[in-house]
Amino acid sequence: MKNYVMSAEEKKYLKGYDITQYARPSLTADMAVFAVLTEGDSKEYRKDPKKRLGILMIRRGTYPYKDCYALPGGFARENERIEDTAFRELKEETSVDSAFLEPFGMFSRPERDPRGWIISQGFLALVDADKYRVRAGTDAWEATWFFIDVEQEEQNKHVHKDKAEICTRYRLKMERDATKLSALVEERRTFCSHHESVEYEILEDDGFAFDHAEIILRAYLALRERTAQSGRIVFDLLPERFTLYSLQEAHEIILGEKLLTPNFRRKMAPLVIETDEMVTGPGHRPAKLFRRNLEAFYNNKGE
Amino acid sequence: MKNYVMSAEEKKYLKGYDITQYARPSLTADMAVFAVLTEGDSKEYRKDPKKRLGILMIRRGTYPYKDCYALPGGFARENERIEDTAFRELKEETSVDSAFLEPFGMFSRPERDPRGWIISQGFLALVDADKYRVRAGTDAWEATWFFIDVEQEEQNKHVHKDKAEICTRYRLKMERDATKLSALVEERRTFCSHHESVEYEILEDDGFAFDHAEIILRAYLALRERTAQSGRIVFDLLPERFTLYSLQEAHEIILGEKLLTPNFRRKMAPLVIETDEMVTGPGHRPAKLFRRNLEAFYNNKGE
DNA sequence: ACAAAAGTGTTAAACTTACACCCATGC
DNA sequence: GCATGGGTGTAAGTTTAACACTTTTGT
Repeated sequence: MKNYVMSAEEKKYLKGYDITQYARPSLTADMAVFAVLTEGDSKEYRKDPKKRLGILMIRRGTYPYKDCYALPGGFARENERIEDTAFRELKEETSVDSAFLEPFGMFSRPERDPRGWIISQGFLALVDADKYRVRAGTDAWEATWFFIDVEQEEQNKHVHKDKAEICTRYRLKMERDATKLSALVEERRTFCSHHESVEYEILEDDGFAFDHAEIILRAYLALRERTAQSGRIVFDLLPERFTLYSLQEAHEIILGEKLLTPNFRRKMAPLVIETDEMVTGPGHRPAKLFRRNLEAFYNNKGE
Repeated sequence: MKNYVMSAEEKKYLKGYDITQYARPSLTADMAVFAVLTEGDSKEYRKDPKKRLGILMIRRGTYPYKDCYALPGGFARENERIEDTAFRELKEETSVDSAFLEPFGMFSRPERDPRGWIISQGFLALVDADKYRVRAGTDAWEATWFFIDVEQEEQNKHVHKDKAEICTRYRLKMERDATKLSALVEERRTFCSHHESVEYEILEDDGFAFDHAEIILRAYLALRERTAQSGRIVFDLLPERFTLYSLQEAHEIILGEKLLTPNFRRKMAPLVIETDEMVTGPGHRPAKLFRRNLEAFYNNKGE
């Protein structure tokens, strides 16, 4: 209920207002949908199958960037918010109707789309891979999981008196069966007269559509940062009931480092509730299943 | 240097591509420019003048929302990124050419602008108030500082079995001389089958244009959160040389609570370098001036 | 003298880190 | 038996929070 009441004069003004007087961009939402995937079956009888981080990609059936791989996404409609666009597209493409979905960046470089001025809001989405069903690939639609790996290749620091520039190069590698995609993206962090700014540039690109190599990298970095900060978003990659080890595995995959189990469990303790269900693994002791402690979440416990 | 090479067929396709086939929104950048302002002069001979958080507003000279107050901002141009739009507008309106500037949210609610489909990228900007010069107010332009206060009015928790909703109402009060603006904004945090989502709704609005009451509130909350997390952005509100007390004051103003000086100093110690300059205040011991330790910033010390 | 702000030291509590150790299972 | 993951305890180190206290200045 807003107190503002429109005058007759204002209504008249609005009627005469021509919105096309300014150039307008097309608006899209692109989603980086992450999941924890199982890589093949465990050959060794005792070992659990290896898990890796996966991201959902679509093979483009039309120009531009025909046969390249792009993030799932689509154009915004006039009567929805951009969040609704993302949610609608996610549902259409993954049949998942409940997922973590959060904007992480706006991409508006003039040259990013050869069709013209098209800007994109990037969304970070996390789903439980088991819950997700792949939509059968039609012509234009072939949504598939890729394994994703990001490595920091090198870092250069140029420091002057009142200015510093930190350049970091990230190698982005993705694969699915025999299909391999690769890109090299440079992050430039500039500290000039004590203000920080960040820019990204795609240096090499093999197989990605548009500027999606950059979007994917930034989505990955956002995921990693959010995980390092609070770890609460990692739950969205798991089913409702999970073992503490699978939670730890997810953390390790995202952070790219091994964690110490006892410490990890202490940290997670306030965020989970023990259930009386158990799950058995091959060749080792059965594990308790846990579920989230919703209360801790909304009370911001264990930040 | 991208490896992708365009085929003749693709070029042909692009020539025939009609970008107007999808409805397009207009795109604007709106900036919440914050600064620490001095409220009047200190009457009491010993006391330093009181400082408050200020935000830059523009009085609208044209419809819609004529005579209401809006955030500075403007339409994006076709050959710039949205960050460039923000920077250009900030420069035009404040003459500041170096400032902290960071996107914090996209606003795309269908009804947000009576002129039609106009979406806005919100930017958080921090400037040193002393460096800033107010542009003389022309007809359409009257940029002025408002004091801003945000209070949490009430909080309701509705908890069901697998769903929780936390509603928080924020009272936004702004003032400049005799002009007072006020709004009540509700934040609804929903935890549904363990996914979190946030929505905002303007419940009362007195004097703000468009949905700017919501944008301002969210900018303020973003500023507060960033400050609580790392405190590094607060430096952008200060001149290059500053006293530790003024830094603490800025923190206190943003966080809305008193901090303990010894602890605060220990925390800031790695981020600052002592200079040999001093500054004298009325009726108390002179203070050392400090400057930032750039190195600590880009090495991510003292997170 | 004295109030205001500048600045230092000291302690207990809380959290993090690293490591050592035992348990249960299927082959 | 034994490798693998499940699970607990404990001690050292670091960080945070709270408080007490001294210094310097202009009126």
